[in-house]
Amino acid sequence: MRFSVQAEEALRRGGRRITPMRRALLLLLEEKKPLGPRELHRELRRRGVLVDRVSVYRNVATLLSLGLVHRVLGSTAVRPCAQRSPSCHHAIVCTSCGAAREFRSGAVEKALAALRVRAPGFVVQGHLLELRGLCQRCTA
Amino acid sequence: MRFSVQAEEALRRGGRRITPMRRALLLLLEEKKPLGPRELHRELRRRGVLVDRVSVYRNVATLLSLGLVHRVLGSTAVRPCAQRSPSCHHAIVCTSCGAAREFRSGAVEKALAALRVRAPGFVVQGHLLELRGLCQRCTA
DNA sequence: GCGTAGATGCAACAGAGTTGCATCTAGAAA
DNA sequence: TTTCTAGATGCAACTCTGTTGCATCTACGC
Ligand SMILES: [Mn+2]
Ligand SMILES: [Mn+2]
Ligand SMILES: [Zn+2]
Ligand SMILES: [Zn+2]
Repeated sequence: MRFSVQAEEALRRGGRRITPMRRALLLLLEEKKPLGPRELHRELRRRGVLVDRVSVYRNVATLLSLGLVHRVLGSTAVRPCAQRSPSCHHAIVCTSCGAAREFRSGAVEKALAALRVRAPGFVVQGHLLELRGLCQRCTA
Repeated sequence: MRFSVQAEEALRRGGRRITPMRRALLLLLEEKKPLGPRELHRELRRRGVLVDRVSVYRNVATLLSLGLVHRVLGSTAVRPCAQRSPSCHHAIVCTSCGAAREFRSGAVEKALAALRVRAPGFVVQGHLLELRGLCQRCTA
């Protein structure tokens, strides 16, 4: 199902409202490239949605708190969460154009689960993992 | 070998100088807890090293560019690089006290290498991986 | 249509990091 | 030891990002 539709449902379920700005924001996020609050703000204005910076920040925070988007590691950009299931999933981000894509890998999950057991003096709770690479467009 | 000694050698090799502030900075970094530029600045001042914020920023940048420290994911804090070899190594960070430790895992390296092959439309170049957990002190 | 919880706009603020430039000094060479 | 200079530091001003408080507005359930 389309991200923006799912997201609107989740917002409703969470007692939040569907406003024109939120609709526009969700559509923007649906595109392949993760954007940070400032970029989202600029893009929205460019598209005629004359919204305040502060509101963009607040809406990004809302989407993050509902788990509808994830932050790209090492930046403030956010990307839609594709896998609605609560299971483990990771992303690969294009180092050239910034495009991101979520994926799952049993092998990686297994390796990380194994680490969880024989950790070097630590009790493992979780992890951050993100791949870097070149998307199809940027490879060609 | 001690981190600060290795680091001084690397600085010399890179044509950089060993200043009182750099010595103090390297000693600070040697402690288990990663700190960001502002925290490093505060700590240095507390210890009587009356240095300017800007210089701390510049020195952190220098150490990063020489690969002597790594940033903790999702923060500006840096931690010493323990494995001087160019091989793959990762860190685990205590969610309670912030202590960090580098480690290696053949299993994880293998799983990531495998991913590299059958990536979903991407040409994989690298990855970011960091574990989160509780260190020995914080577990007890 | 109402009423209200939730959303937005506006203005002021806070914090992190950067830049330019003058001055200083670590370390090498004489 | 003295001299020289590339590299390091201090200082001040600035930019950029994100936050807070409060008044106003509106989505949406009734
Ligand atoms: Mn996800
Ligand atoms: Mn390292
Ligand atoms: Zn790309
Ligand atoms: Zn700890």
